[in-house]
This record gives sequence, C-alpha cells and structure tokens, in this order.
Amino acid sequence: MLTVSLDSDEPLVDQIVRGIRAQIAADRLVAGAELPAVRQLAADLGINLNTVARAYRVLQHSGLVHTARGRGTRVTAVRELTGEARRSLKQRLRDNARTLLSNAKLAGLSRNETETLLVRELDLLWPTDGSHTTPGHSRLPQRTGTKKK
Amino acid sequence: MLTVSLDSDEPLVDQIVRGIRAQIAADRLVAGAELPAVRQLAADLGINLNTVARAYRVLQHSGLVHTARGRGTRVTAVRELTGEARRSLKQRLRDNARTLLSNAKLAGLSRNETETLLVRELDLLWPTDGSHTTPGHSRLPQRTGTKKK
DNA sequence: GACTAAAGTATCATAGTATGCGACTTTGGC
DNA sequence: GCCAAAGTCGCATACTATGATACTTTAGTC
Repeated sequence: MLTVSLDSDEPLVDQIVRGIRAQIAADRLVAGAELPAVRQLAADLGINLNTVARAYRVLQHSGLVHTARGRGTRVTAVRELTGEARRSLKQRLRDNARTLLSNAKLAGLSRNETETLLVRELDLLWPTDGSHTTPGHSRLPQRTGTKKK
Repeated sequence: MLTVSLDSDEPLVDQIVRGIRAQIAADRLVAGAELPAVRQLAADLGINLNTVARAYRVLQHSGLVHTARGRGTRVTAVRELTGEARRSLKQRLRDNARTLLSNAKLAGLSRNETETLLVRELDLLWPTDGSHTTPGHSRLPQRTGTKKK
C-alpha cells in the first residue's frame, strides 16, 4: 500500500508523511483508524523504526494523528484551518501550483493535457458520483472515476 | 524580481532554480536572454556566489540555459521532451499534483476553491487573450489574463 | 601582444540533516 | 508482578548545503 524509495532524493520521512497524508485526504484512512506500529511499518518498508517514528511525529505536529507511547498511533479527526494559518497555506499552495505548472509547460505539455491530468486527480480526492461534496457550481466538467483506459 | 528566503526549508539552490524555471515558463525570460552574473545575483540575494553558480549549473543540466566561463549565462531555446523522458515526467507531475491537492483538501479547501486557485495559475502560464496557444477545446472556463489587481 | 575587468570554476572547510543502532520507558493484558 | 508490544531517546555516521578563497577563461583596450 505505502511504498518508499531509497533512490528518491526525497527523504524517507517525507515520503512516509506524504503517503499517509494522501491516504487521509482520500478518505482511505478515516478518523479513529489505527496506523501500523512503527516496527511493523518499518519492517514492511525495510527501513529503520526511528524513521517511521519521526514521520508519525511530523503527522502528530500537524494534528493529523495522535500517538501515545505503548498504545499506538491513530488518525485524528481532521480540523480545518482558519485565519492566518489558512491564508499562509493558500499562499504555499499557490507557489507549489506555480512550480508544478511551470514544469508541465517546460516539458511541452499543452494546457489541455495539463488540465486533464489535474481533473483526474481532483476526481480522486473529491469524487463526484455521491454528490455529498461541497455544493456549488464546478469550474470544470468532471468525468472519469470509472473510465476505461 | 527573484527572491530567496533563508528561513525556508527549501535549499537556496532549489529556490533559485525554481524561480528561474518559473520565469522561463511564463515567458518572462525568453531564449537568448542573459541571466545576471553569478556575483551580481548573489549580491542582490545576499548569498554566496557559489550558490548561484550551482543553480545555474542545475539549469544547464536540464538544458534550459547555456553558461560559458568568462562570457555569462543565457537562456536556451526550450526543447520539448519526448518518449520515456516525457512519460516519467508526467508521472512525476501526477505525484506532485496528488500531494498538492491532498494538502488543499486537508486544509479544508473545497473543490471549487482549489479549482479557482489552479485556474488562476493556469492563466498566468497559458494566457488566453492572444489565442496563439495550443488550439483545441479548453477544459475549464478561462478568464482573467488582463485583470486589475 | 600585454593589461585588466568580469565572467564562471574548483577546492576545501563547516554546520546541519537524514538515517540507523541500540538501550530505554510506558502501557495493558495475563 | 510479568511480559510483550507500543513509542522514545541519545549517539554515531554519512551525506549535503552553503560559504570563503583562490583560480581560469574571455573579451575588450591600449
């Protein structure tokens, strides 16, 4: 399910954090769910238990999980950001988006190709079939979800 | 124009590379344009000249600029990727997009908010007023481009 | 053709960081 | 109380990012 790569230039801790964040965002890990024990996940990934423990600590600092010595680590209810924290995060998102799109354009992707790629990922996080998502008019024609390749 | 932050956890070299890549992608630096001398930019940014030189070397390795001892550094004509290089880059883009959108969702942004943010950045890189961009039907309603601040 | 200013380059030192090893502490069931 | 299983701590080590300083190349000018 979760994998890491020693070849990547991204640190192992960051890879783990990113993977678990993505699972929480995609609702594949919901509030109350228990994460694997640090030794367990470390063995699965073939790395040191401290590296996993550090990743869990990062997640705890950002409030996504709660961890207690001797009892394990569980996913916390996600709380939304407000005020200044939310503003600065949006700014960071903008910067990241700019970098992402710059790379896409420099690689020769067209605007349409780039938008298609983004829509696919949007659909994964905010599925449209259930319609329990935030109401309002969408800015792009959703589709896929169950599309053949 | 270009700024860096010592407080960021992103290395200075990466910040410079990212900033210049973004400028090239946005056509604010076009082929043939000369980049500031390493000492000049280093002084402007308040950092060591070697750090700038390393950033320029990274850009040269990715083919975006050409640099010659004694003569300076210039932007190269951008060449598009093909074949395997293009495929693997698209995969990397997908991963980055997933991370970006996960963060947006975990911060409590709605799908619409996220899309709006993305459209703004898309418009910056692929402006729609001129219509000299890649032809074809767009996947989202463009706007702005010449919006007042 | 030598001088010189200005461009990038190379070498080395250093502080910081990512990871791993091994020992420790806390919890909860028997 | 014991013990297995959870997370934590402190240290070692390899690597990396940045900077200081000295070097080499280019191009103009006399």
